[in-house]
Order: sequence, then C-alpha cells, then structure tokens
Amino acid sequence: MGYQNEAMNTRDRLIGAMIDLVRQKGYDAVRVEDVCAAAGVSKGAFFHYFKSKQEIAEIAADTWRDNSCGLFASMGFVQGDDRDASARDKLLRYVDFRISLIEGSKEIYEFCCYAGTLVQEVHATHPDLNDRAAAGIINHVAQLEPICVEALADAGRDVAEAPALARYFQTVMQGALLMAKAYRTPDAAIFSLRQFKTHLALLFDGSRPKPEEPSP
Amino acid sequence: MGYQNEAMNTRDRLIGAMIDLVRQKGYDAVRVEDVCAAAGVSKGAFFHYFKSKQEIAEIAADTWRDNSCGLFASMGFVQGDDRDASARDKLLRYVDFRISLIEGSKEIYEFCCYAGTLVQEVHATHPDLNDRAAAGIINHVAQLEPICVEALADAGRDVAEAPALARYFQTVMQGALLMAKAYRTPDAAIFSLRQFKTHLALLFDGSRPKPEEPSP
DNA sequence: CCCATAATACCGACCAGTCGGTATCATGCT
DNA sequence: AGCATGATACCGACTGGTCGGTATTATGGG
Repeated sequence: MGYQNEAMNTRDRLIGAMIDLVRQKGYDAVRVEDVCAAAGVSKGAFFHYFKSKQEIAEIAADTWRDNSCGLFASMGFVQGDDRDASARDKLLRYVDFRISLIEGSKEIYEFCCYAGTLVQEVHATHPDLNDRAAAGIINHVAQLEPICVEALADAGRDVAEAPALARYFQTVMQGALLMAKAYRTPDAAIFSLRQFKTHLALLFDGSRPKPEEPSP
Repeated sequence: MGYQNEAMNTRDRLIGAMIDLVRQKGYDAVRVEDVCAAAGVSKGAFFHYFKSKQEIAEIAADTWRDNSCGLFASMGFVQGDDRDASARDKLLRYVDFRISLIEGSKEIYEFCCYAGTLVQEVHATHPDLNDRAAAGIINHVAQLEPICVEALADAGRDVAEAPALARYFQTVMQGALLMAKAYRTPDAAIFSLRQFKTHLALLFDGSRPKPEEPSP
C-alpha cells in the first residue's frame, strides 16, 4: 500500500511520499524535508515542482481522490466481473474488501485515509486544503449512492434514505480508522466494520449476514 | 458548550481554553500563547501550572474523560430518572441526546470530541498524549458496554457482541464528527446518527424506531 | 519576610521557503 | 558533426519568522 516506488518520476515520488507521511504523522508534523528524504530528492527539487507545502498536499488530495475513485470503479462494484451481482452483495462485499485491506496491513497508517486524516486536522486552519481533501470523501459517497438506491429498492425499503446510507458508509469507515488509532490495533477497526455488516444485513435481509468467511 | 468561564481559577481556565482551542484547530496548530490569550493570562502563568504544552494537553484529556464520564453517568442512562427505562430505550435516547447536542451548536468545534481530535493527529507523533486521549474514548465504551449487554439480552440476541456494539457507538460518533467537518455542516453528522438509530432499532426490534421526534 | 502567583523579556531550535548555482538534455543553426 | 542557446531538473546553504520554553522580575496575601 506504499504510495511511491522507484520507477516513478520525482514529482510523483514526492506526492506519494507526502501521502504516506501524512497518513503516518498528520499534516503539520510532516516537514517538507521529510518528504524530500522519503522521495530521495532535495529541497530544491521539491520547490521546483510545488510552490508550497500546502500545494503538494492539495495535489496529493486530488491524487488520492482519483486513486480511490479508480480503485473502486475497477474492482467490479460499479461494473465489471460483478456486474450481475445484486447491489446488496456489492455493498456487503465492499465492506469485506475494506476489512481485507486492514487485515493485510502491518502498520495502521497503511490503511489510513489521507483525506480523513487531513480533514480532521486542517478543517479550521486550512479551509482550501480541507475542501480538496473532503472532495475525495464526498466523491466516494457519490459513487456509493446509486448502489445504495438499488439495494434499498431491492429490499423494498425507502429509496429516499440512500444518500444518508451512502454517507453512513464513510462515517463508519472513518470512525473505524479512528478507533484503530485509539485502541492501537487494526482489530478495533475490523470489529466496527463487522458490526456494520450486521447492520447492512439487517437492513437488506432482516437477518444476519451469511458467514461467507468464518469469524476467527 | 464552552469549556471555560470567568469564575474558574487560572489553571482551570487554561485547561478549558486548551480543550476549546484544540477542538477548533487541532493540537499542533494551537500555540501556547493562544491558550494564554483565551484564558486571559500570560505565558508566565501558563508555565507556572504546566511544564509543557504536552502536559496540559494530557491533563486536559483527563478532564475531558472525567467530564464525559460524569455527564453520561449523571444523565440517567446509567442510573437516575431513567433507572426503570429499558436498556434499548436508554441507548436510543442517548443517540437522540447526542443529536440534540449537535443541533444546539452553532460551530462545529462545539460538538467536537477533544479526545478524537487528538487521537487522529498525535497517534504516531506523541504516543503518551495519544494514549491519555484514547483513554477517554475507551472509558466511554466501557460505560456503554453493560447497557449493550442488557439491551442485546432483552432482544434475544447474542450478548457476546456487546463489546463490539459498544465500540461501534464510538465509531459512529467519531465518524459522524469527521463527516460534519468534511461537509462543513453539522447536518452531515446528524444524518449519520439518524442512520445509526435505524440500525439500533433493527437490531433490537427488527423494525424502524418509533418516531418520538419527527424528522424535519 | 516568604511563598505562590503572575507578568515580561528573552533565548534558541526548528522549519518553510528563497536563491544562486550546476547538470542534463533538447533544439536549431552552420 | 559541432556549437551556441535555452529550457528543465535538481542541489543545498542560507534566511527570516515562529514558537516552545526559560530567566528574571513584580505583586500580594498570610
């Protein structure tokens, strides 16, 4: 889940390093020299490509949004292999996917949300940056909404609550990540996401989710 | 919801100012001179009572925890007026209470969680501070757990999921606050909490919550 | 007088951003 | 090819302001 590698050009390595470091330490605690060191370049290179620390953070927010958007779109939830799966299944599988991302990480920052981390920290101090980061979150909610509409319709529920349900996805994801930090273990996030699955199953089926993967 | 007033002594005013400012701007962005100005004292007074910025943040975390704990305990959820209310009702009413707190606030920071804000920001950079803040969150989860046990038992559900459910409360609360920041409106948090109520009602009743207060 | 409380002046580390410079590569002219 | 021209990429010493923390001094109650 590293956001940079050798093959990238300098600019992209800097952006990738920025994303990784902010997810680890937060915006303010990251020094531009840290970013340079992580990308293996000098301060001169940094300010050649970006006019300020805030600018790279904003551009990184766009990158994050595009990557999240692309990842989600490419994994068959919107279209693709699971084109024929029910909306209900898509949503539950998506939660499973997020759980698997957490389980596959060694460090908490690896599954942290760049956008969520930023929003929490810079909401009042850097309004422009906050809004760029928030766009990633809002964008993802918009992606989920049509699937929620379909799933609610299939379940015979009021479609009008789809926007709230889509937002609720992000609410739980972001809250789960915070809990992982509070408890200092990814398990705290996983527990919350499993609880969320129970909610979804009740909402769509009026019952528990079928145990596709047994809980350890 | 201001955390300091004229009548308090210098030390408590400083702690209250710290809490308010951190909830507005985050830990790093708050300068000790800001805290002094908000409390109406000088730097000399600040360092007379606290040996460092981190120390006041840690002590403020304890204050926050104790106040949250006390508030929760004093409002009849654990004991008191609603001693005879069902656990199910206590939990739903608690969510309503949190919603009312948000509705009664003009600024987002007024209903923000000092502990949650800190945990997000200082998780990796200030481990000790993180843990002191996290204690408030974990403590609150522990308060909710016995009520969850009771509510689940009453509903004929598996009591073993009570710890996960109690944690889920915090997950949703914290996530909802982040969403309010992302959308720049308290409504985003309220929507999520209402969705959460739906979840709880399904879990306990297998149906929608009775509309005690009509949704606007 | 003494101690707690508080104010002011000051220090020094830290860090975003600057700036003068070099290296590399593309282009076009002869 | 050879060379001038210039653009892009990159370097790292330096600066100027910020801010946590300290040293020193003032005040006032017991």
